[in-house]
Amino acid sequence: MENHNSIEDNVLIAIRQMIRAVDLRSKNLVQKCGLTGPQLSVLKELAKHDEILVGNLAKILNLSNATVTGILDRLQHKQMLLKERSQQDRRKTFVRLTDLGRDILSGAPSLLEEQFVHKFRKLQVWEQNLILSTLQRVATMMNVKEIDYLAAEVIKEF
Amino acid sequence: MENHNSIEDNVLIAIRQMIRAVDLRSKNLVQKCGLTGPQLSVLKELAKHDEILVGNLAKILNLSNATVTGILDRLQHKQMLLKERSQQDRRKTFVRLTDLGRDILSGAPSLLEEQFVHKFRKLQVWEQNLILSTLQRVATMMNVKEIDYLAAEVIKEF
DNA sequence: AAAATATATTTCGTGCACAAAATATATATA
DNA sequence: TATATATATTTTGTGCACGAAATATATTTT
Repeated sequence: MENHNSIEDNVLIAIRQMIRAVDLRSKNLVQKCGLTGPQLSVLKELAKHDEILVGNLAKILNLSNATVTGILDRLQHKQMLLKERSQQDRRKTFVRLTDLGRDILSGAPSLLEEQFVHKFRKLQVWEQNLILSTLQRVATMMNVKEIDYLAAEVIKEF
Repeated sequence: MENHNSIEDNVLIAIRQMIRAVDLRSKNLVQKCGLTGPQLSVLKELAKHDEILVGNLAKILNLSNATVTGILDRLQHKQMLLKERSQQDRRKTFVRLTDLGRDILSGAPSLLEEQFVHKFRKLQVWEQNLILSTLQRVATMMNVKEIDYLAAEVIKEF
């Protein structure tokens, strides 16, 4: 009946709290702009490219193709993007933002809670960097393959 | 077309990597012991109590009642727990582990990757604590309500 | 006692997230 | 040319995760 949490248990608890915060933010975004967190991430990435392949998008965002396909379907349904089969290689599908997508994106709030961003920006730069490097270190220790992504790899697909 | 990520963007990327690692671990656990991460968390918590209310379980695990109900359904289907309506107050439902549930739990692997645990344990204690406190700090900054849970609150329900 | 309010849980609907299988196409090999 | 292999995407099936609504019960107020 004792509640003896090891330090690793507490690490996991803290990570779970972050996961929950990201999820709650995503649900909150739906109220604010009609887009979920993952949808907003996809739009943001699309805005960086004139057009991009589904698979490259998945690599950049560190998500499976299946997941990205689902998100793209919902965004396409909302008229925020277009999909177009490549003429050269009909296995490939290019995705591009519509003007509507670009408009909505420009008015959309930040993926992180404003409150977090505000608190974070008040920290000293060295402290911000210490936090970032600790998070990156933990992520790496958790055996997450680095986002094995180079701009060159994507660009050569065009 | 530039790839200018702010430090906050990178914070979010690191958090996403952790989220993904936790999810992949969960899927890996299914192969190893037939239980997902959330299911294992629930079993672990159940093992700490003779019996516990659904709602208290949700509070401790920082999940919604709806989510916990789903997990409990799947575990009950696997014969790992029992649910019983309280006689005093028939709105309340007590949950308790079966012997099977306790057995499976005792043979189950850690929620965190063995590799992570191994690397983490090799660190100096002060370093472990620094990592933990940074994670907790970020979680707090992300406006996650602390697990507003006191043992007394649960015990008084009995 | 009846109505209003509060509490506990479940159901419903939506959206990720994945692996594995299916589909479609392209390229290399026989 | 036919067959095998590789590549790109979508479909299918499972399991979280949530809020809102529904259900059931208990308690308080009128």
